[in-house]
Amino acid sequence: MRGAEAKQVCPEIQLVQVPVARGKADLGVYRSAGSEVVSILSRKGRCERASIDEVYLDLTESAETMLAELPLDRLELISEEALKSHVLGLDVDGDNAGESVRKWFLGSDADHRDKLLACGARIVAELRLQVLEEAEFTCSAGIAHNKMLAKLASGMNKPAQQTVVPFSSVKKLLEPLPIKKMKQLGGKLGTSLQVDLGVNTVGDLLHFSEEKLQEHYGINTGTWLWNIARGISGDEVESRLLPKSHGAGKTFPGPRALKTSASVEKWLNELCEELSERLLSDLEQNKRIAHTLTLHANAYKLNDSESVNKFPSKSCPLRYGTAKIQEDALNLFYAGLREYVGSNNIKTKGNQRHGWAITGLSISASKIVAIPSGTHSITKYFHNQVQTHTSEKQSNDIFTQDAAHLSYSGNGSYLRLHSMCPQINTCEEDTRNKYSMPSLNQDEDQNEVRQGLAHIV
DNA sequence: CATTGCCAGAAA
DNA sequence: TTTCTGGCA
Ligand SMILES: [Mg+2]
Repeated sequence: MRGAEAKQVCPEIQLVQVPVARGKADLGVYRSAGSEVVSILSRKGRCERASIDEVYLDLTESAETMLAELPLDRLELISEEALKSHVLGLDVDGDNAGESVRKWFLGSDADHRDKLLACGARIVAELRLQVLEEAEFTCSAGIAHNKMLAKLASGMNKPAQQTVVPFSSVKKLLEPLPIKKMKQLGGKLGTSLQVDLGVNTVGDLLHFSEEKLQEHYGINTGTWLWNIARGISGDEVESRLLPKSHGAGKTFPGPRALKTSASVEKWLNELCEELSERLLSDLEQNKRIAHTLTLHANAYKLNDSESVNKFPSKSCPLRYGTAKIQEDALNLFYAGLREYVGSNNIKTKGNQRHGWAITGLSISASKIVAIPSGTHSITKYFHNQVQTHTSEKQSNDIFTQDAAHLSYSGNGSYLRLHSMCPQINTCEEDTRNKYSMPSLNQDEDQNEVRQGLAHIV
C-alpha cells in the first residue's frame, strides 16, 4: 500500500524515504552501501557484483585450500555461525535440528564436492559475520555448486541466514519447484513454458529433449533450459566489482508527461548533471572512463491512441564535462524524436501536427574501461583521447582542451555551444494541467511553437 | 511503482 | 563491430 494509506492504518509507522536530488530519486547512499559490502565480500575469492545488493562468489579455491589444510572432523574448528546453516535434504526436510547439520559438516558424506561445499559454507559464514561487524548489514546467502543453485538457495531462508545445497539434494530441490521461481523464468519465457508446453515445475521440463526445447526457443535458450532443469549451469562467476554502466532516469507518468522541448531540456539537463557527477566519481575512485552515451525515452503520440512505434534509443561517443554531456544528450533526444515523429525528410510542415509526450527519459554511460594503469596524468590522458572520438562532430577543437580540463575540475557550466530554446520552462506539466485540462489543441499549440526541430544539426 | 543495470539477439 | 530492442530482475 502507499505510505499515506499505511499511515492511516498504522499512525506510528516509520516510513523510510529514498533521498531526492534534482527532482529525482537519488540512490547514492545505496550505491555506497553496496560498494562497501562488495569490498568485504570480495576478500575470499572471485567476486561478481550482480546488482546493487548482491554478489556471486566463486570460493572454489579458498574451499580447496581449507580442505587441504584443515581436518574436517574437528567440531571445535567449525564456527557456530556456519553450524546455523540450513542444509537441504538432511532427512525429510524437517528443519534439521542441529545434530544432523553438525554431522553433515563433520563428514560431509565423504563426497569431495560436498566437502568443498561445507568449506564454502564456513567461509561464507565468516564473510557474513564480517559484513555484520564492519558494515552493520545482515545478509543471506546460498552455497551450491553453481550460480543458479546458489541464487535459488539464497532466497530460501531469509533474513540473515544461509542455505547449502548438497550435490545429492539438487534433484529433490528442483523437481517440485515451480518453473517461475527459477531466475530468468519469472517472465514471458516462464509463462510460455507453462502455456505452450504445459511445464509448471522444473521436473516437468525433464520430459523434453534438448532438441524439442531448441525447436521452441532456439539453440541457446533450448540448451540452457535443458541444463537448468538438471541443475547444470556453466555460468562463470565474473571477476567484476564495479558496474559496467551508469544511468540516470526519470519517469513522467500520466499527466506528468513532458510535452514541451523546454521541459525535456530541463529534465535532461538534470539527469545529465547527475550522470556527469557519477562519471567523475568513477574516474576519481576507480580511474575508469566511459566511452558511450545513450539516451532512452518513452513517448506516446497525442492524437493517435494506437501509436505503434517506440521512441528509439540513440547513442554517441561520450565527451566528459557536464555541458558536453547535456548538449550531446539533447542532440540524441532530437535525433530520436525526429525519427519518432517521422519527419526525416519532411520538413516540419506548418500545419503538420507532431504532438508528442514524453513519459520517460534516461541517459546512461557505458563501455567503461579502466585507464591504462601507468597513466599518471588523467588530464593528459584525455588530451590524447578527445582527438580520436569527436569524429562526427563539427569543429569544437578550441573547446576540446577545455573539455578535457573540465572533466577534471568538474566545472563545465559555461560551455554551451548549442543554441537551444533558452528559456527554462518553470511551468511543470502536471502543475499546468491542474489548472487547465489538457485541451489537446492548447497543448499542441505549445508543441507547435516549442517543439520546432529547428535546432537539429 | 520507480530506478536502476545486465544480457541475448536482431539490426545496422 | 556497434547500435538498438526487448526481456529480466
Ligand atoms: Mg537483490
